[in-house]
Amino acid sequence: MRADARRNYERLLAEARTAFTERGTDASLEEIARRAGVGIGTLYRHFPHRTALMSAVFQGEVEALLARSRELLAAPQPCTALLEWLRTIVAHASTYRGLSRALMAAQSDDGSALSRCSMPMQAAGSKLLDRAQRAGAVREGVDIVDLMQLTNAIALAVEQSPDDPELADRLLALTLQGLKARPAEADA
Amino acid sequence: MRADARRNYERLLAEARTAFTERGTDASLEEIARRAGVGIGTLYRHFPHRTALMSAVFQGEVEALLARSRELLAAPQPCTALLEWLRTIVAHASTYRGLSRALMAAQSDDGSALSRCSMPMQAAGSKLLDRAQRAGAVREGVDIVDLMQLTNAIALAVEQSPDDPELADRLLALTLQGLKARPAEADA
DNA sequence: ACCTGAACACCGTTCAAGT
DNA sequence: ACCTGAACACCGTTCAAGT
Repeated sequence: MRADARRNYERLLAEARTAFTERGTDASLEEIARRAGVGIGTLYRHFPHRTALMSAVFQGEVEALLARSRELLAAPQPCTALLEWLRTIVAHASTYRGLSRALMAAQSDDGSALSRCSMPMQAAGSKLLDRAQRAGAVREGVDIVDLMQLTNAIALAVEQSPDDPELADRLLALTLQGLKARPAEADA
Repeated sequence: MRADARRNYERLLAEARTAFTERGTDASLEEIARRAGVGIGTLYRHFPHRTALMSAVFQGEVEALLARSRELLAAPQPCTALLEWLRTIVAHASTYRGLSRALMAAQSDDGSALSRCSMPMQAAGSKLLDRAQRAGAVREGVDIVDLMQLTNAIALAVEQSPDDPELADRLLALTLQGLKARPAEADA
């Protein structure tokens, strides 16, 4: 890549990151280009779809998230560790309004740039889920894909209720603790 | 209201209903006005915000949903009835792409037209939840507001994955059955 | 090879002019 | 009292012209 092209790429990425943080992933592409000091055509050249821009931003953060998952895999309490991982995902998604929605949509669209980003995230979650199940803290028959979708859905609910900072914790607790008092028992 | 004004109101409402069904609640307001055979200004006169239009459409369906909740309140199995109610909500929301998102947002905005619509829905859910709790099928300490938010969040996830028709059932089951094998027990 | 920005299409919203 | 639709602002996307 030519030196000026690379510089433009980096500038666009940096401006996209701040714009997505401040205004959500629906932020105006024209404004991102303008703030990066390039023409709108240059933005489209480097990032043909909005999703391309989103996944480039997201990818820059996946490594840090994965590092956190490795820490949690060594934590003493498997179930608490899993909960903490889901909390991390929700907290991260809250930084980029609109990201969780895109991630949910990407899950049913293999091969998309965003779904490639979320694959290692899913693998990390899978390890934490497995460990909690082996420890007997979480019942069998729970699919990591479903759990991620539900987590993203919770992130979306949290996005929608900015004035209730504890909603995330309550909904995750609801998910994890479950509604049934005695899961094995038949309906009352 | 003048006769022609009322007719315009009804036409706009009918077109909004079909547009929201076909294209989601982000449907173009200009198109709705055009298909209703009125000027765009007339739409804004009758429905000052998009939310006004949405809640008018929604309100027209609340009665039928409430009737269903009364049926379920008489069903033999309290927990199954509650699950069925949540399923009904998700299924309805899936008919209007974008509605569940608006409902989640409305929950933290008392007094909005949409939140007035969802209050009786919440009351209906509360009765079903209470009954399941009194029967011992659902643990105490579950808030109906949280449960509704989670249900709307699930509806949103389902919206995002149109090619996985069973996702709703799986996520609702996940919510209801819960993750913990033995809820009362400490972490493993 | 890459960049620019005018051009086109589309939408939301307001408001002066009409009946 | 109500309706109309032009007008304005804004955004996404493409592409011919430039370097």
